[in-house]
Amino acid sequence: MELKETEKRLLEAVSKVVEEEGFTKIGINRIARQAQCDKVLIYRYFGGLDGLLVAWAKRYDFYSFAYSEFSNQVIQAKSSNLREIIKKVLLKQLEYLKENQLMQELYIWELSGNSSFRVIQIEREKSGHKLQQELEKRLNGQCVDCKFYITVIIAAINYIVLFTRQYNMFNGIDFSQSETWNKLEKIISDYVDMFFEVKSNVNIKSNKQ
Amino acid sequence: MELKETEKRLLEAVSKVVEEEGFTKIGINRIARQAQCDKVLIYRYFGGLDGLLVAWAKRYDFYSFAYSEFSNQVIQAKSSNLREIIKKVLLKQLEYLKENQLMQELYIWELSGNSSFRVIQIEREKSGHKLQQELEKRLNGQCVDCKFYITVIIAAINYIVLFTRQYNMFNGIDFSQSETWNKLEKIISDYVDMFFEVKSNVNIKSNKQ
DNA sequence: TATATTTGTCACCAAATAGTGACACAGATA
DNA sequence: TATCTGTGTCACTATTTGGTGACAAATATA
Repeated sequence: MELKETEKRLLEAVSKVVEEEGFTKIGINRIARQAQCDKVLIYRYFGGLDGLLVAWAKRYDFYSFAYSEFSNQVIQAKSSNLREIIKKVLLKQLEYLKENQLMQELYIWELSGNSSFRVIQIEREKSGHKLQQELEKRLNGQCVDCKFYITVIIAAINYIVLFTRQYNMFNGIDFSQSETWNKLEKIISDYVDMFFEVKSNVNIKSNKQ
Repeated sequence: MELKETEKRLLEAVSKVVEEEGFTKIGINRIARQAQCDKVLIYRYFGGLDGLLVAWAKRYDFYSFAYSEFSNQVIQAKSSNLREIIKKVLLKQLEYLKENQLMQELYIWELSGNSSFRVIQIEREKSGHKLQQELEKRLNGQCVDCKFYITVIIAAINYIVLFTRQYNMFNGIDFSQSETWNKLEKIISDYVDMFFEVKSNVNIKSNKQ
């Protein structure tokens, strides 16, 4: 189904307001002003602010987009070197989030517990779960706790990006320097190597590689 | 200098509003209502909302409190088993943040980029840096990248706690179950073991232990 | 042609927001 | 006694917020 001109304008207005003022400032009036249309149309077309936000998140669909990109990498790649795939996926997540300001706002919004996003969260979780399952299939029980190890890294990536968006220093480290980010990538890569080696040594003695 | 009765009431009102409604709802009127005093007193005593918030954060001083507790553990402990100290510090951070709802709100507030908290952030960073330096002194160049490895774990802890405050599932893992948290503790502990072993093997061949 | 329905404009509401000026009353100081 | 200063109350502004009902024009349908 095609979107009306005004609906598109409203959805774009959401992006603009979020980009310019952050998610805290979001409101019916503010968005209507940005879209240069009457706020009553938000109620008519989307049933209110919550409906508009859900429609917005679904349309731009950051979550699925991000995860599907990762999934593709996982699925396409030959299962030969799973370790490298995981590294790629994690570093891609870092790069993607770091560059995508709108997605950062969305993540913080999500953390702040806005009720509108419960619905979105379920969708997001599905995408995430699909990726996890795909990974697990490949791992084939090799690395039982992989899921956890990876999740910890993803959480770290998210937090560091969100935090350093506002502040240069985190935990005594200066993230305003690009070398720090290179270092971080190396650390992530190292961590993957570590749990891969430790775990695979324990669980399957010797591997093909 | 002693605090006036009304000033105390105002500071406590901030805590209550944050606890009950989260940081997004904070405002002059809302706080004055909670403290049952006139909002004009906020302007008189603190120069406005920002001043009040800064005073609040300084008084309750979560950051320094948390970090000083950690520092004490690091300083008191004999340097014999540094690895265990780091584990303790990290697990303590997890436990502390998980239990302290007010601190969670503060962290999210911080992430959201409220301008009032730039000042606080500098104080916080000092405490964090002190701990890092203490650690580095003990490490004595043994583990060059320790700082980074630890920072990644801390970031992960923060994100997971903040996220699961709102949602049960993160990345396909169900954090509503207490076993999951036990597992997480184990994973963190494992990670510390990993980078300790890998790094110390590389950098100093054989260790006392 | 006549009748609905969609699409949008406008005026209004009650409530909440941040912020200010005036004033009343206390206790301390001259 | 008279004055000054800290403390608090009250009333008022202007703006913004979310939300609703009435109405005009355009479009589609009969």
